[in-house]
Amino acid sequence: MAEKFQSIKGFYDILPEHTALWHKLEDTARRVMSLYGYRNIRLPVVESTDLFVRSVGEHTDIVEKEMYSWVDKLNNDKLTLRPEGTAGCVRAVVEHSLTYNGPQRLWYIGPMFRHENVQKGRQRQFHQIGAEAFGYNGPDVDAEQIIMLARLWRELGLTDVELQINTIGDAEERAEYRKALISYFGQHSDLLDEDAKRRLHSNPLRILDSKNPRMQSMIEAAPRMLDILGQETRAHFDGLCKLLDTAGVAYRLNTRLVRGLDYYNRTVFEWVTTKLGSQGTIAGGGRYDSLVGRLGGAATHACGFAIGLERIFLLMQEHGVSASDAPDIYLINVGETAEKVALQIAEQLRNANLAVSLHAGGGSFKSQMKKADRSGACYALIIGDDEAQAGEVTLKPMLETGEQARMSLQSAIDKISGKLKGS
RNA sequence: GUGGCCGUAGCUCAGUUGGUAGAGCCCUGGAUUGUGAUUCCAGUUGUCGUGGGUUCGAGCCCCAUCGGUCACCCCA
Repeated sequence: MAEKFQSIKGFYDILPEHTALWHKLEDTARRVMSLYGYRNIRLPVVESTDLFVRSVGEHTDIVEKEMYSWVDKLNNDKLTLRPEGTAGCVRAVVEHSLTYNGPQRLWYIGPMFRHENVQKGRQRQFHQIGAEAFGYNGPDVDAEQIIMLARLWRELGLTDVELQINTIGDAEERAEYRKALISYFGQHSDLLDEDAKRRLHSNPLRILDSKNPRMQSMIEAAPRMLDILGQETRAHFDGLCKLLDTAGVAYRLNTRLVRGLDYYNRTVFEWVTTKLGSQGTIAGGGRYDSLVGRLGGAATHACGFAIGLERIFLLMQEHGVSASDAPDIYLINVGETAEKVALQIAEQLRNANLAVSLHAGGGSFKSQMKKADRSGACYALIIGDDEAQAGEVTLKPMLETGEQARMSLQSAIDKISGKLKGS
């Protein structure tokens, strides 16, 4: 026997039994995006390594140890499989001057790649849907994106999710906050763990969201960004809160929410759940007003988020959301004449937009009925030699009455008889 | 990178101080010669993750290794 291969760790197959639910997730998201006027943009999976170093940040875990990066053998280009979507989206906006004629609302979907250790809700190739709005500086767009997500959860049937929001101020405020934190954590250096010590000067804000129980009470008492905020950023945040109140979207203020990518400023938010083990964040985002400028574009306000689709998928399963890709009709045919007639009828039914599984491979009537049952089809359409000669078909409902709603008997008969002469 | 748990049939798993590899589900056929999903009967399914070692004998004990999973970390 030849050696078998298996998928690379963290790169997994999505099998047919799960794709119907994936389609439901993707189709719903697509629709919600368009309900809010967001337009789809399709972006490459490979970008220049420097793009991520400059946007995500040199001292983030993503850049320091999680990127799939390599040097192209042919021309020595430094390339990277995208670990997230915002950088490429901003690159495209700048490259094509998409905001030249005014603001833009964009969304994208696709695989992202991070070389992390796998666990529940975390793979090395995973999928995100992201949305980005460019050229809006008020909190109305921040609110819009959060409200859009609330609608998405509603339409997907997810109830067990919580919104956390915070503001991390603008660059100068954050610099001041940083100093305050370094000074505070420096005074409590005896309590800091190794990670915290390492971050004390590279990224002290990250110490705030440490889960280390030994540091909790000390972190609780740390200086708060809210107390340092200037008038403008405070007004921006208050504005967001009021809009969320108006929209009836509940939120929890989490002053320790900071996010791990360097480009954020002002608003940051996460939607979290407790149903997925330790990887509870199902979507996260915020404002990044300086990134477009930092990537060579004209200064442009921006705000966006990303949704982790694997986690949404798991959560949908957790909530008992289901989806079916079963055919409308399983077409049973026994005998040579019936086989020919069935082929033609199947095509006519497909013309009427009915999904038809035409039985192939022969077999007894009984075994074909079993296959019809297992296919999950609403109806079996039966053509034996008797029917073939009489120019008739037999239609048999296959599901319990409750499920029959998927396609009522009468509408099925209408559709079929409308298409089938002499049946 | 670190740690816990787990690798036996396509799937879920049992397997007694070490003594010839099992069950359920699934699949195929039959009971029912033109009506599935219930029930009954019969049948197929294996490098016991891999490589060494101990032993008369290893699914079981020892060593190594690979894989899975959950968690730390980090994020979606």
